[in-house]
Amino acid sequence: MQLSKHDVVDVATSVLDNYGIADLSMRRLARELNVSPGALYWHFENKQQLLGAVADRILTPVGEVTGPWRDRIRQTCAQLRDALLSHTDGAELVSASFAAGQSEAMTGVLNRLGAAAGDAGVASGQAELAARSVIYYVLGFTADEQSRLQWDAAGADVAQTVWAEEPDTRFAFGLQLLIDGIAAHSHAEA
Amino acid sequence: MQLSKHDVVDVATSVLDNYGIADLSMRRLARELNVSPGALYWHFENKQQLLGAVADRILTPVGEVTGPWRDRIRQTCAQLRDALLSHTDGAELVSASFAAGQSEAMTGVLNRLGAAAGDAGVASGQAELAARSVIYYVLGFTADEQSRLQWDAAGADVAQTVWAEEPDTRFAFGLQLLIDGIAAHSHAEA
DNA sequence: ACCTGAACACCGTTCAAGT
DNA sequence: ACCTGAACACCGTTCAAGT
Repeated sequence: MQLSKHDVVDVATSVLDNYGIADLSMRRLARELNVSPGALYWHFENKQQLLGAVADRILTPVGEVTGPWRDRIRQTCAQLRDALLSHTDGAELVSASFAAGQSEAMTGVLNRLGAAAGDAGVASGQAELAARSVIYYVLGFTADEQSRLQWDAAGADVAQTVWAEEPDTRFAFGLQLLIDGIAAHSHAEA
Repeated sequence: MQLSKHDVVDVATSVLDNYGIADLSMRRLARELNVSPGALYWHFENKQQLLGAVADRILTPVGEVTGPWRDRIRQTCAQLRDALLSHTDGAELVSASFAAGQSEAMTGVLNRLGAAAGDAGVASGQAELAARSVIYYVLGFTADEQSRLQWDAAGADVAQTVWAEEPDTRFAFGLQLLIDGIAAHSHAEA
């Protein structure tokens, strides 16, 4: 049967979930698909592009939201974090794809957060900056959280009660700093 | 002559500066040091640990600062960003080392930012969270900035006037969001 | 159009054996 | 104590040649 982009991303995602990003190699993926490594390069220009497609797959649950700007930021970020935590090394993979400019889905998130900042009253030239700041936070926090989670899950159940109490609350706290900062920079408060 | 940790980190830093993080391999480094790859494993447990030592080298210019908490945060972050921009792929390397918990210097930065947040009036349990948020921002922003800078420097001088106007101002804006957020969370304002 | 086979130029890490 | 040599088990990418 012929290889389709969709199949490749499917299998890549399952390799990611079962073995992690370190084992998501072009060769390993090709083996899993029963094709030669070169076959992948007919469908994708390079590994970065393929990982970008996996990132967009991971981010499909992140959708449009409505309501006051604060709620839109909070919901979008919560959806983003949930999506990342739903796949092994999800935060690391999406971070890398975002940095490489290979994720269309992240561009969508960026635009929606920028629109929310705009509605908050932030000048249009600075709204994208505010949106980027929020994304840096979500990616940084979640990558950190996920590496601890995965480390703990791997048998090392050391003193996690001290650190891991209420990650949702911790996440919300840092996000609130940015939301308050955005509110402070409004020209006109809603 | 015998290999010392110091020599290894020296040469590793120069490989980083001249060829970038992708070319900073254990084998390449060993070749540059006229030693066999295995020799490096006498001095460092693994590549992560060696990169952590390079990260700490990069961060030596980031020192203690004094003054009101807002200035301390601003100065620490400015020093951090400057240090990262002084080495090819500096932000990416330090980001990875911080995430892996391999940089003592970043732990120092974290503690100093946490102390500043504490002085701002943030509850002690949340001060470290605030400090982490600031670090996620600086690392995210600077990695982004540096990848654009390096891409532009590599001949592609496309429309950078649109995006690259005043990166210092852009950096300060995002940081100000967090500082304002921290101020909003103070129990007692100074 | 889509894929194979084989090659090119690499990796990180380990470890017996040498000095 | 410190390092070599050689091996193990891999990488991403290219490209002539096949169907």
